Formats: sequence, C-alpha cells, structure tokens
Amino acid sequence: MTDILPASRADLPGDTTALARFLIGMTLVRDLPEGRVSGRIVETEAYGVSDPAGHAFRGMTPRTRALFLEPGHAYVYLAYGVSWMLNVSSEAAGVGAGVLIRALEPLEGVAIMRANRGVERLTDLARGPGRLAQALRIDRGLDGIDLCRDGLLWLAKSAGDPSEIGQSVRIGITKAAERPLRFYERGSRFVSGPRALNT
DNA sequence: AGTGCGATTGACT
DNA sequence: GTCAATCGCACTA
Repeated sequence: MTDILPASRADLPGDTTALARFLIGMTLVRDLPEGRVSGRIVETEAYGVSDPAGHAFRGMTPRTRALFLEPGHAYVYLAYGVSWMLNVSSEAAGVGAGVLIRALEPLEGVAIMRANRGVERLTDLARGPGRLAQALRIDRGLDGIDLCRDGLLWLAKSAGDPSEIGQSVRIGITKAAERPLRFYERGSRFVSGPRALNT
C-alpha cells in the first residue's frame, strides 16, 4: 500500500554532481516488517569519475561492484568497521561513481527509527551517514538493489518544494578534500557536519 | 599471509 | 575539543 511512487530512472541525472544536487529534497523509503520508515534527503556528497576519494577510483572490486551499475542502485559498505554507508550509483552502466546519502529529515516511522537507533532526539535519528543507515536498518543485504523500484529500499519524488541548496567541501575525507562536492538543504536542523558547513 | 587505513560515531576531558 | 573502537578490504610480498 503506497501513496507515493518510486522515482523513474530516466529522471535521474547521469552526472554524479548533478545527481547529488537532484537528490536533495527527495524521499528515501525503507519498508520493514514493522512498517514504513521514510525521510527527506537533506545532505549528499558526490564521488564522481576520476575522483581520488571515490571507492571506484582504482577500478571495480568485489566491494564496489554496485557503483558500476546504471544510475539509481544502492552501493552499501561498512565504514570503520562500525557504520554502514548508503550510496546511490550514478553515471552510465560500467562507469564507477556514486552519491553518498549523509542525512535525512525523518518523515514516516519515527517510532521505528527510534527503536533502531536507541535514541530519542529527532535530530539524532538520521543526521550522519552511519546514523541514517542504522535508523533505516540498512546493511550489506541491500547492496546492489534497484532504488527505482518499490521494494525494500527505494527513492520517491520530492517531499516538498525544493528549498535553497548549499554547497561545501566533503566531510571526513583526506583525498581531494578541497573539492566542493557536498550538497545540503540550507539551514536544516537535520544536516550533519560543523555549523560552518550549514550556512 | 601480513598490514595499514578509512566517505564515523559516541564517550570522555 | 580529543580519541579509541572495530573490521573488511585493497595493497604489498
């Protein structure tokens, strides 16, 4: 039973940076046995072609296979042995690139998110890539799935008017750290990172 | 087969 | 503000 529909792949920009910007304001939906969890995407980072910070920079490996799928597939990996990260594949099939989803504004299923996270504060549920994955119970099992189909995890069209989008350097990387490839909903309380990067 | 290192988070001074 | 946890992976040999 859905009152919202999956995004169509044809609508997704193929260009990684354009996709990172495009995803701001879209809805990410996770259907769990207990019910639906969803959130508005408020922060992304682009990891495009020829980007030394990108996991596909040195070619395809077993882990990064999903980055080479056509746009709109999930690339999920474990960071620091602790936190799961969700990316949306970008660029044409065979080209390795993607967009990291860094933060959500909770919409549906807040009680489920609280249970998954073990915290109460609304702004702590999905602010940060590892936290949002925990809130939505995202792990390796979702690696490679098509986010443009109504399934376990999928993308839906914009959840509200596009607001002003800010741009900054990416968070937590050392390679190519100067590139301004992070996008966020300006002023949102649900965006991660230092205050200086949310202006 | 061994090793160094993160696209982070939460606890702590 | 600082810092350790934790482990899969990519790289070297």
